[in-house]
Amino acid sequence: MPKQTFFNLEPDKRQAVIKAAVEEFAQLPFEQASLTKIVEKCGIAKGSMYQYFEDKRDLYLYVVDLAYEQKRAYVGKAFAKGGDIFSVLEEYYLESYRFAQEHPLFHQVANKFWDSKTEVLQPYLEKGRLSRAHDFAQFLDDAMASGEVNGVLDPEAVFFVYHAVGKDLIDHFDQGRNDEFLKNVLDVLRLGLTARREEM
Amino acid sequence: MPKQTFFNLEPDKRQAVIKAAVEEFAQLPFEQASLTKIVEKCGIAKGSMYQYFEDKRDLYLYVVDLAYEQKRAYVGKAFAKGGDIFSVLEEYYLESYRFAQEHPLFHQVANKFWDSKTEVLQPYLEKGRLSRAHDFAQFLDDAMASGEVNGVLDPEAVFFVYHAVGKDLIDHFDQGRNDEFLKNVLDVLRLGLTARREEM
DNA sequence: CCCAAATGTGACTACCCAGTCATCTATTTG
DNA sequence: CAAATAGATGACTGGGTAGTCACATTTGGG
Repeated sequence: MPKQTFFNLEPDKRQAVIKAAVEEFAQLPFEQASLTKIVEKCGIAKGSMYQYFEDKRDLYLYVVDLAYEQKRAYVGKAFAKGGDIFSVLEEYYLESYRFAQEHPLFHQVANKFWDSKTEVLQPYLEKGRLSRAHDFAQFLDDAMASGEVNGVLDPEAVFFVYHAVGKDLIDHFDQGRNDEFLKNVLDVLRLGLTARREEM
Repeated sequence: MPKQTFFNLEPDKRQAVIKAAVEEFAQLPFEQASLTKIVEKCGIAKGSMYQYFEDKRDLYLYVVDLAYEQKRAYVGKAFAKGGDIFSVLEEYYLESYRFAQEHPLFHQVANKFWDSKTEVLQPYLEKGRLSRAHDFAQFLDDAMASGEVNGVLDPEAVFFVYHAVGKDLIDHFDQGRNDEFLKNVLDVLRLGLTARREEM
């Protein structure tokens, strides 16, 4: 958490710090991002940064939080709409895709977070993973109970597959995948590879 | 490519260099791995390393190649056995899993390679990705032509899903996922989420 | 045995980094 | 107005890195 001093700053200055930090952390993962470059970019002294934040990690987690706040505000609608599990998931990934296009920097910050390899960030990664797994498990249980989802599948394996594909999809949003491709990927997950003899 | 000098080395010394490099690159991604630590670990002078290799990247790519050579030798059997696409894939991931357990260092080196973010490695990553995509495409085309795989699916999307899940599976081999879980994940991909009304 | 070529060496360069702290400046308060 | 508090500063510390190079040592051929 930033120190009070940071919130006492004139908004312009505060925004300049945030902007520089977001740009740096969008470009490089935590380990390679440079605090020195951030302070140079926003024109404050190195020491000042330590009046505002405890350390590099503190600044980083604040910026990641900001990025996720933006994303939640954007993507939350998908779950609100309701419908069957497949339309909710499709809506969710479509919203994520649009978010990545409209707010590429926040998207990159949020997404790079999950690639962090540093020891100091592992507890935060673990916390995030667990909370997501929990949300999805709830969602999936309901869909299995209602017969929407094939009951012979292992819920943990389903989560694993969705997590892996979702992460990779979102990773590649930068590189011009379009809505059509997204739908095709979701079709693969929905239908499975085995040819179906039944009507659809 | 290593310089000739490297191959002129007494095998013991050469192996010591390889061992130290494999250990370092198994632990840390290219960007964070330290050449200095490698030379300290194997007890040669910093300058000697530059008699053997062009630079850090040269050493790294050599080690990654070694790791993949080991893996190919281990996993190649899966494709040789033949059978339908699902049994080949299952065999492939089972072999990968066993490889990860028996040769954890090589496994980690090979796998971390795909996380590399540095500019200097991008061409090599791209080359690797394309060659894998090509192999899989061939394989998938055949399975679609023969009706094994649902023909309504987009082959590119199928590759995308398998690539994402395969990468994540292999990532988590370290953390005690067992054969049973692997089969459950492959079931999700094979059957899809939608409940099936047909006989199986 | 000698000399030239090949190989080994580690101190050194030039760079990067996060974080500190004594000192300066501005603002607030009594 | 003065004292006290809060904020700003950037040179500095101590650490890390990849890569270099003048010199030392080993080796093999004549």
